[in-house]
Amino acid sequence: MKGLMWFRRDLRICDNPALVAACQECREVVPLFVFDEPLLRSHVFGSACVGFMLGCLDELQRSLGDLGLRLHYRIGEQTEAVLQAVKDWGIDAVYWNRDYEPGARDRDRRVQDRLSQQGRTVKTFKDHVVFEAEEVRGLTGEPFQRYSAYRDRWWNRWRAAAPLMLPAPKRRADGRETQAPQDRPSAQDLSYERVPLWIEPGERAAQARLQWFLRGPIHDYVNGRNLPAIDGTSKLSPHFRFGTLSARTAVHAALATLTAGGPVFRADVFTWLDELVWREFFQQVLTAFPHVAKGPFKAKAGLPAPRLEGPERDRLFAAWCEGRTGYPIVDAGMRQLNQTGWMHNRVRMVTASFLVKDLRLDWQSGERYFMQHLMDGDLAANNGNWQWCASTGTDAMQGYRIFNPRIQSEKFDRDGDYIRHYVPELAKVPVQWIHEPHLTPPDEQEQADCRIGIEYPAPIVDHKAAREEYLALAKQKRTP
DNA sequence: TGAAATGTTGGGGCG
DNA sequence: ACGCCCCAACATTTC
Repeated sequence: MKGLMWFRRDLRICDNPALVAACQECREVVPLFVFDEPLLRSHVFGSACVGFMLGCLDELQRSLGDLGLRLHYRIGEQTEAVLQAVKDWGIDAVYWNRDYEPGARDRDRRVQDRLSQQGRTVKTFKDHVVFEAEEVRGLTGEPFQRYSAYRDRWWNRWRAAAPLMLPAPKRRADGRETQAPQDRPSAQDLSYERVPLWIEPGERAAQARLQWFLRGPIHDYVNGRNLPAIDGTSKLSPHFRFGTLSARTAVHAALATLTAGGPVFRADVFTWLDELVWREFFQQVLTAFPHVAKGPFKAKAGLPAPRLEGPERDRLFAAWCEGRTGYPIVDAGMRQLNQTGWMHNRVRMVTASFLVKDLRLDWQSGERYFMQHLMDGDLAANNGNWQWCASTGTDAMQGYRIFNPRIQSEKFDRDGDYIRHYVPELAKVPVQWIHEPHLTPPDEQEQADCRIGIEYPAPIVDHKAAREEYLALAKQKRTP
């Protein structure tokens, strides 16, 4: 039997269910990756994301080569490209790991239907999550809408039957390794820029980063994860996005640290695991409520409408995108995103809250901008977190969560190290003024080479006034 | 994984 | 010794 292994967001050899099955069941296995031309042309993702993906593919090609398999590339609309490849190569069975985004599910259903009509076998596998949506349900069988209930049930499932990890497939005797690997398209071929990658791509780098994280930072995660100036988080998000690391592997490895001896702090380890469960929660929300991809989880009465469209709106949005709002922690975050394709999670919340609550722009513009600039841009997680910040999501505390950028800054970047790194014009501003540089006395502004309104902007909105306006409008809408 | 306003308590200074 | 005020620290409520 001749099998096709269709790689999508599972760019790894280890613990890959579809790949293992294909290798076990087929005499010959052809691995395929399709560059989704319509999707790439739409520029939903940015150069950092595409560059990361290309790096992952290069390593996948090498490691498949070591197994005696040759990775093939096609460019085009995915459905047609896969069907054409199946026809060209005389494939009997097609293997892939499931994707839960609404668009991907429609596409996969089409591919599956067409292949079935042709009498070919299709086998799909759970891989991107530890538990799929249907596996974590309440007693009524309904999907959870509250994280806390979901988390409790998730851990019950884990204790009852933790999914096992699979070994990497054995080296094959197909003899394909003698063939030269197929050239892949470059970033330029796909009309993306080649940009420096601030997180190393590939399965090997993912494993190394995981091991590094589990030996060190995870044991001070409760505090360390909130400090954007230090390397205190796993930074594994792009790897989970592209499947260079499986969530199963990560959970097993983190739990193993609890029994491995050495300095171990349960609360820290479980706080990190909680983040993985959040990720699964948002996957579940997207699966069970696919409309969230297009709009609010709940059509909320009681939340102020975004500001009207127009030049004023465009000016505020551009200032947010480019990191010149006059709020240092917001600007540092946006510049980190623009420069590196990644933003610290604490700062993601601060910048998102600022867009929605202070500037009162629509959260979906922010969601789109993050997707275009994050190398870990993942529909489910990004959408879920934006809805959380915009108070349109599953969270109970509707509307009242408004971050104060100064307090967040003082609490989590006390010395201003993070701010100074990404907003260099503030480098010489004394720590006393670093969180509110517009209050710096004029002579100290001169000394620090940072004149407000010249080298660094004054705040584009007044937080206190914006907060009060937001709450007043919310109250007005709630009690008409 | 919010922040501000409001309420409560207890210690210290002071007359 | 006592009442009074102030304020910090903490808890609760409200937006």
